[in-house]
Amino acid sequence: MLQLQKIREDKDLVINRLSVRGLDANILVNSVLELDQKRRETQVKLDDVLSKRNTISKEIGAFFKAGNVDEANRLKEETALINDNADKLRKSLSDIEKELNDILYQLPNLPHESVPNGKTSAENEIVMSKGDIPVLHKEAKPHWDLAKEYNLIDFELGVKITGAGFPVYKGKGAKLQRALINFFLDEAEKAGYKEIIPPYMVNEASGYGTGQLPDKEGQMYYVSEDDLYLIPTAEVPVTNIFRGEMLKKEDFPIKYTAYSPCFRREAGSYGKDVRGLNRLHQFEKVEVVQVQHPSKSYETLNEMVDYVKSLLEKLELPYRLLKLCGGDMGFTSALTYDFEVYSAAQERWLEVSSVSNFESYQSNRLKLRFKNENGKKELAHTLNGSALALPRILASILENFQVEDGIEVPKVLHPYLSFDKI
RNA sequence: AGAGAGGUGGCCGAGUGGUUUAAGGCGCAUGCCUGGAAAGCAUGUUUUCGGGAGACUGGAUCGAGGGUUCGAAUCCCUUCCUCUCUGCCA
Repeated sequence: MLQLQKIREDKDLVINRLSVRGLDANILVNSVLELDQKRRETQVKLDDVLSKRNTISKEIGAFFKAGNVDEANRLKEETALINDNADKLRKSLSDIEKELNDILYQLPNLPHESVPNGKTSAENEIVMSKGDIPVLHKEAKPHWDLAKEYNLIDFELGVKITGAGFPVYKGKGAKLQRALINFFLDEAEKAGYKEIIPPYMVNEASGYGTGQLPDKEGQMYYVSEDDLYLIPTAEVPVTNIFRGEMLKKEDFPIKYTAYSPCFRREAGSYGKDVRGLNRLHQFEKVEVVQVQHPSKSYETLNEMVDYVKSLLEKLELPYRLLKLCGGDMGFTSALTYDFEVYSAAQERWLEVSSVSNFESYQSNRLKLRFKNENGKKELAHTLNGSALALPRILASILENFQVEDGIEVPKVLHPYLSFDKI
């Protein structure tokens, strides 16, 4: 969440930056400042009352010790009024704090100054594109038909076992998936990321830490019996490794990678968007996460973007890089780049990666700090990116690499497979 | 899952209702001493929200949340976690 300190210092800047998201934050920001003022005033009053009570309590103790019971009892009566007053102030302080917190939770991150204005994905800025769009033969098919023809993925079987959006990968389909996971993890390790296998369920505090909560109905599956959430991305458990940590400035940059299945409810999706592998309730992903010094986080964001580019180029997939506009950016992000690959039979771009700098938005919730050059505690910056999400990569490989008598496999995966053509 | 034991500052560890303002030790920081260091001595050292230009100063904080009391690390309730034993299981 946003730092209250920053809102106090320059509320116009905050309102101004949030308008890039198409959000008029005037009322919210002003109530934050009002509540903050009220909170401090109330706390001063409460502290004062409690201070008096502490003094009197000590006096009572001293009187009892001295055997002066009458005087002690007289003072006891005095505290009744004080405690009454303290209760009221405590109640109103906690009400104010709750209200203040609720509003702070409603405020999204401030977009970086380079984020373009805009409401929808149509206004995202295409930064670059690379790779030739393949020319397919006349009988070319979308991946869901190929998956059936070559017996790679069984969507109906997944419906039988679980429900829509939970496909079953079979034979060479499963092996190709596994090869991609290994390829991505090996590349990440070469790029300096430490591999992690995180828990696939997280508690409520972790959900709040990275910003998935409060908003639970939207995307996460919830196991009520144990009060746990299935992770929608490895970002959640991996970033929460650092919840409450105090780092040293020499620790930066911290680079972690993790493969995990991801579970998303995706309420409200329909139509061609959910066809085949395009949008699933369970999918595989390799994620990269970095924790960085605030002065270097944008350098790191660029490094991560370059890293994802290199993966797509090694896989020989045509891609384009988008800088998201304010309206399309996630709640917690300050700047997000999306990668899309071209899936030649569907003739559409599919998002396969999202790389974001959250600046201190997550670390403020996580209480992820470090001792800076002056020995002061300061919030670290967190970043993450998909590297990469599997299903749409698989979809575009199947579609783009199909030839008349089968499906070829990107060369870079050959060492990971016992076959080089399906 | 059942029974028992436990959770106190950066770490160890004392503390069963009021000089605890959390003893003592280790570690760390600063100073004295020294040619320099060690030892020794002295001072400081949980975290966090406030007030104050500052020197200073108020509140909260002993796993977490409630309660009893004028007053709670200490008593009561709830809950989480760790350890030991038993059971179950890949």
